[in-house]
Amino acid sequence: MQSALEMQNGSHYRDAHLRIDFERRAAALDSKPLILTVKEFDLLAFLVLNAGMIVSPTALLTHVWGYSTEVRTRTLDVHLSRLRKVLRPYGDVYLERVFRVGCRFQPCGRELQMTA
Amino acid sequence: MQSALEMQNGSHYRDAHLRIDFERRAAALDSKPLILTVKEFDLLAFLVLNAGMIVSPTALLTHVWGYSTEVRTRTLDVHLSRLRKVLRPYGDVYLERVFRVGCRFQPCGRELQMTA
DNA sequence: GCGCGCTTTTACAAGACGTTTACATGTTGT
DNA sequence: ACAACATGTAAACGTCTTGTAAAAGCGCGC
Repeated sequence: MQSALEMQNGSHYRDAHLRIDFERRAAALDSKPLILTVKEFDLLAFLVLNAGMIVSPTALLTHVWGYSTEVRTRTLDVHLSRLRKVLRPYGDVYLERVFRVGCRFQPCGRELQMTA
Repeated sequence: MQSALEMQNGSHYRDAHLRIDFERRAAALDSKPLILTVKEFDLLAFLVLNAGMIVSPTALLTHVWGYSTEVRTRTLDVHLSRLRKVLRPYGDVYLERVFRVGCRFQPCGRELQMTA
């Protein structure tokens, strides 16, 4: 079953620590491959593709999980926590939580342009 | 009846342990000829020709078996297990399974160029 | 400082997925 | 006709993912 997130072909992300290949669904931190589950990757990808913007929990649950609005769950929170763990020691830097508003992916250091 | 996989003529594969002659449909592990069934060879050949790339079960069932998509079967899994057995003791190294994503052939040691 | 609600983290359970073995059936060779 | 082989499938079991509960920490308004 295809994940809720639909990716553009052949795109990459890279900054000081993190590299993501959206097509191959691969990521690396400081050149070390990250082992991500399907959901973890989808969540990370969505946040990175909206880098710098605060995304609401509702938007995340809708786009990444395919949930309808008005679903009360801590699923997203748990996954954000897992992702922070995977992205240690930069987890707290990359994944910034804004109280009662949402979450934002904060690029680290020198960010290169997304390339196609 | 020709298998679903159509092979290029006269090509070879070779790495530290494995040699494959796609034209003669022959393979050897550490210089010892492998006894492969038609299906086993087709599966191995397809994976080797896509070496390094994760191939989805759907792609494998479509290309190697000629099945349409949406076929629910454990046929592929059983064949991967058989192939791993044939490729012992390197089976687990060559045939890497990525959970919920697919399978990848991982070349072993020094890999020579595929030759035509 | 307190109360309330939000967030983080961990542990657990359930379901999905993957591996392996055994069996059944069809095919092929003698 | 029979034996051997190939291959699909079921079933048992192991592994992994993911949703959720719960405990604890934190933010904010009063």
